[in-house]
Order: sequence, then C-alpha cells, then structure tokens
Amino acid sequence: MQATLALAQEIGYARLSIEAVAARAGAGKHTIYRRWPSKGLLFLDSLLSLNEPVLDYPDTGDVLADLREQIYAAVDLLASPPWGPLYRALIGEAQHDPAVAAALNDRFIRPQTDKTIARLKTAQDQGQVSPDLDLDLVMAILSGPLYFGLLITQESMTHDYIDRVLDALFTGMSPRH
Amino acid sequence: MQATLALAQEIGYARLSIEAVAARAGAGKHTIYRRWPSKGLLFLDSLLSLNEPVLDYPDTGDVLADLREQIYAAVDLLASPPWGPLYRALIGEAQHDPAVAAALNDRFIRPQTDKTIARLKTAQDQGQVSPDLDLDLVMAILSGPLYFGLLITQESMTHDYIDRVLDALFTGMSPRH
Amino acid sequence: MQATLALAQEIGYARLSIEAVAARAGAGKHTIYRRWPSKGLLFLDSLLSLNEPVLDYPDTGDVLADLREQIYAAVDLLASPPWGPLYRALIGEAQHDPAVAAALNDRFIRPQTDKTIARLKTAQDQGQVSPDLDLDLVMAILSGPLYFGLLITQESMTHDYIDRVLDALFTGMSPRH
Amino acid sequence: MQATLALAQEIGYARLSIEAVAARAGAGKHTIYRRWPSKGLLFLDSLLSLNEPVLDYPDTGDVLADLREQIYAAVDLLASPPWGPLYRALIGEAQHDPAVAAALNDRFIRPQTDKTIARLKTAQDQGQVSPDLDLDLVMAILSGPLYFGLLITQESMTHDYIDRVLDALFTGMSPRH
DNA sequence: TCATAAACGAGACGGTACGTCCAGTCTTTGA
DNA sequence: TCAAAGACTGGACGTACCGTCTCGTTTATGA
Repeated sequence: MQATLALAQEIGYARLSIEAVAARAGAGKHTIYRRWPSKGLLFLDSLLSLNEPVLDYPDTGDVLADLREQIYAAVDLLASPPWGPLYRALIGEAQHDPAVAAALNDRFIRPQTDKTIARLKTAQDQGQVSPDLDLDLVMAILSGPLYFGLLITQESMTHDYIDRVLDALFTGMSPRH
Repeated sequence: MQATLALAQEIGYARLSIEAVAARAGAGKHTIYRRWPSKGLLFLDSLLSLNEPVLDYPDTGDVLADLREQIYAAVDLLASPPWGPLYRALIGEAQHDPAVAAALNDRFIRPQTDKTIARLKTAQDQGQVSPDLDLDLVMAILSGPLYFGLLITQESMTHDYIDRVLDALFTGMSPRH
Repeated sequence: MQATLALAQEIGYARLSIEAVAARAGAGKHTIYRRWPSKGLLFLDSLLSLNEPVLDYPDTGDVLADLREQIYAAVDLLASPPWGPLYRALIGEAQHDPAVAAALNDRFIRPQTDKTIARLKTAQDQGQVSPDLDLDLVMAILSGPLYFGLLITQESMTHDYIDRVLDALFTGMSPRH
Repeated sequence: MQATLALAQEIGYARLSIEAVAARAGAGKHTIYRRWPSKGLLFLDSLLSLNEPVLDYPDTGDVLADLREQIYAAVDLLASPPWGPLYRALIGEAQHDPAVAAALNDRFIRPQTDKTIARLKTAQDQGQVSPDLDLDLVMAILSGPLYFGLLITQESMTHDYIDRVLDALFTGMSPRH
C-alpha cells in the first residue's frame, strides 16, 4: 500500500489525494482511513518504510571521522532523487499538522539523534570531546546547518559543503582559536 | 486586505481558504486572484507586511555581542504569539510550492543574511573574525540550530538556548580548544 | 429479528439500513443476507409478521354491511400509528423493486382480494349482487379510492370517508339512478 | 438539465444518483444541489417538464363520454413507455419523502383534480350528475381503481379495462339498479 | 463423548454515492 | 471601467452503506 508513494513522486505531495492513493492501490478509501488518520501520517509511514535499512553509526575510534561519514550517508540519502523532495514535503506537512510533527520526531528524528548522541557519549568518555558539552545541543548544531540548506536556501548538499561546515565548527570560527 | 491574516491566526494557515479571505475582506475572489497567484504568496505578503520594521543590526564594535543581540531579537519575534506558528506555516508551504520558497528567500532570508554578512564582514576587516571564513556558511551555522529547533524539534526558543548555542560555537566543541 | 422494524418506526424506512438492523439485532450482516435478498423483502416480512391475526371476513348475510365492516377494519389497521406509514413505505418500495411488488401481491394483496371475492361470490349466489359483475374489478373499485387517499392525497381515513365512498358507489353517481 | 432523466430511463430511478446526473449533464454537483434539495424533487421537476402539454378536458356536453376520453388520454400517457415506470417511481418516492408527496400533489394531482371537478361541476349544473355528490370523492372513486391497478396489481391499463370500470361505476353495482 | 459441521457475531474489504467545501474561471451588475 | 458578488465545472473531502468475504466461536448432530 505504501508503495503508492509512487504517486507522491509522480505528482508531488501537495497534489496527492487520499482518493487517488486508494484508486491506485486498488483499495477502498475506508481501508486507508481505517489505518491512517490523515494524509500526512500515511505519507510519513510510507516514507519511513522506504528507509528501514537505517542510518547506523560507524565507530572507528575517531569521532570526527565517524560523524563525517554518518552525515555523508544521511545527506546522500536525502539528496538522492526519491527522498530529497519527499522528505522536504514531509517536514513541510509537519509545520501544518502537529500529529505529523510529533510522529516525525518520534519515529525518525529522535532515533537518529539518539544514535548520534550515543556515539558522542562514547567519544566524551574517551576524552575526544569536551565533557561538559550538551550533546542534544551538539546534535542541533550539527544538523541545523544542513536543514537550513535543505529547507530554506535549498542548496544542493555536497560532501564538500559538509566538510566546510564541520571544519568551521571544529576548527572554530573566531580568530582566538 | 492582508489584514485578513487575522483568519490565519484564528483557524490556522492549513485551513485558510482564499474563499474565506475574500469573504472576510469583503472582496471578490477575482480581486485576490488578480493580485496573488496562490494562497502561499498571499500569505507571504501578508506576513511580511507585519514585519516592516525589520531586524536591523546593531554595531557596538563587538561582533559576538551584536550577533547575540540580533539573534535575541529575531528569536523573540519568531517566538511571540502571532508570528511563530505563522512563520512555521510559511516555511512549511515553501516546501510544497517553489514560488513561495523563492519569494521567501528573496524577500526575507536573503536580506537578513545580507545584513548578517555585512556585519561579519566589518568584523572580519577589524580582525575579530578569521579572514578565511565563508560568511554564507557562518550564516547557515548560526541560523541552522535555531531553525532546527523551530521546525524539527519544536523547542521553545529561550535566550538561554541561544547563549548555549553561541557558546558552543565560539568556545569550540572539541577539547583541543 | 423482524422485531427490528422498531428501527423503521424510529428513523423511517428510507433511512433504514441493513447494517443498522444487524447492529440493533446483535446479528452479523451475513445472517441477514442469508435470509433476505434485499432490504425491501426483509421489511415486507417484518411488516407482515406483525399482522398475523389477519383481516377475516364476517358473514352476517348482508354483503354491504360486511364489506363495510371489513373495510373499517382494514382502514383502522392501516391508519393506526405503527402500520400506516410503514405500509405506505412498503408500497413505495414496491414501485422500485419488482421482487417486493410481486411478494406484496402474493403475500398480502391477493389473499385479501381472495377473501373479498369469496364473500362477494356468496352474495352473488344469493342474488344480492348482480351476477355479471367482474369481482376482481369490484375489488379494484372498492380498494382504489382508499389507496388513492392513502398514497396520493394522503387524507386521514375515517369511517365517515369510507361510508361516503360506499354510498356513492352503491347508490350510484348519475342522476338516472 | 432535466433532459438527464434520460438516465432514469436507462438505469431506472432507483439506481439514479445525483452524481451520475451531474456527470451526464456536464455540471457540477453543487449546481444541482443549488436548485433541487433532493433527488426526488429533481426527478419530479424533470418528469413534469416532459408533460407540459397537459391533459385538458374536452366538453362535448356528455359528461360520461368526456370523462371516458380524458381517462383514456391519461392512461395512454401513463402506459406509454417512458412515462409509466417513471411515474410509478415518482409515486414510490413520494411514499418516502413528504416533500415529494406535497409537490406531487400541488403540481400534478391537484391541477388534474381541479379540471375534473370543474367538468363535473358543469355537468352537475346541467343536471347530468346528482347535485349532492361530493366531487372530490368522485375524483377519488374514478382515479382510485386506476391507481390500484397501476401501483398495486400492476395490470396493463387498456381502454377496455377503463370501460369496464366506468360501466361498473355508472350502471351501478348492486342489483337494485 | 467427542469430532464435524453448520450457523453465527464480528468486522475488514473494494466500491459507490452522499452532501460539503474550495479551487479557479467566467458572467452579471452597480458605482 | 472596475470591483463586488456569485454562478459555474471540477474534484477531493470524510462518512455511510452496500454486498462479499474471511475470521474464530458457539451450537448441534451423528458417529
């Protein structure tokens, strides 16, 4: 059933209708309404079902390298054709529908955050990272620029861009460093 | 006419219809379609019209303090009741409608970015900021965490949160600093 | 099960659904479909089950008086609250569904007609009624005005009305009589 | 628009849907709902629009002959293919929907009744008909058997059948005549 | 006494139509 | 001459039932 996000790719999430999904899926509308209370949550489920082989973290001993690798992977995923625009649409929908926002957080953002934080915690224990850092904050700082690029300025996300962000973050931005 | 974003506050952007706006404004639908090609752009115009006294940059000589002040101001604006949810809705719409995304960039994001970059450039000239920094990147790094908090995790934006972000960014995140 | 024409009285035949009947009866829809092929026939069965103490004919020796009594009884039944509107609905359904029309004829109309005709036959044999009358026709002539009042003009059926119909029929309508 | 009772002839009134009418007419459903509050009233309007050349009464001076002619005409109309089943369906609908019943009376039954009564009144004045007859009652007596045959026993209405009804009514039914 | 079958309640399912709402276009009307 | 008012086609909404179809669970029978 979720396979009918084929439609989302064809005509775009905004023009997607539950009516059309039902028709494409050869299902009654009721069957869809029985399972999902709104278009947004149907779409979220569909999108996440594509991504079951989740983004897992490597642990090579070098935090910075591992973060870089993981962000490469995440961004490659989000930038690759099917996902990118659909993920943008999903975040867009979350701005209108609190249920989607909550589900997006619980089902995707939080798990990813937790993995990142776990990796950082290990690094903290090994002294690679300052022990008094708020790791949730670090997550926001690492992800933020990428989301800004994705949602606001809509730049294409290259590995080079990620490198420059990470360099700026870790070599510091003010001349005292 | 734009004053009818009163409706957006009352029922939310998602439930807003051009039909209702026209009725509320005592105008014909045609009159609205004549001026704005879509609900998104009408809403963008309306929202920006509220904000004409734009966020200008102080220059006290201390970049860091100035940035902090400016971000305080921006976040206070976005967090205050009318704006916050509406701005979120606007960014949400931008994810579905390229015209809104482009207009949002041109009419709001870019001007703000330009002001920030101008202020940073001054600081760079005065040696307060490393001369080889990509200032566009700095903008993404400064704004990103705030947008992440606004759009994704939907935390309430306090001055304290901003302080912690800025501290982390400027005192550095790895223990070598 | 038929007891759920309670529902028909509550919400009216037109709004009656097999789904609701099943729910009210605490039965599965299948169980109902197993017994009745359509809403109309279910309703017909239910309605007739109410009426088992059928309208039987008196035979006092006076045809006219007997007819009058029998029509009184029929009309009192049809005019009394539960029956009247439900019987009208049943005849209405018969106009749309040939199976209901046929069953209505076979199970209710014909038996009543047969009784009337039998009584008239007796009278004919006794010379109280002209021997060359088509008794089926007489049935139509006697019942017709009542059905006209019930279905078309929707007058309330009083004994007085019946008397006036019978008087007109039997004293004749043209001045030559 | 009403021309889309073509659909009623094709698939029958019972299976008729406003949705299908709108599609066939190339109209939006709203346009139909704007004009008619229900399927029944739409159908009634459509049906009556076919019949504008109404059944008018001849006046040859002989009431009985005139009545006969008029009933011939009415029954020929109702028996001819398009009308018969549709008129039956309309009366059926009137049993479920009081608005249809009222409109049917006001727009079709009453005018026809009035014409008949006017003709009878003339005859009464000329002494062709007993002066103390309730003419409304006569209408019920004349129409009733025909409606009984149409709606209940569903006999085909021949001129011969009408003749027999009228003969029975006017030559009287009891042997005293 | 137990196995086997029939009937049952429950309700999911693909569909059709409902009546409402809004989109975007087009027409009429009054200022 | 332009804008308000609003009619129009079109299409999606979310709901209600349709009639068909499994599901397990009683009942009831006959072995």
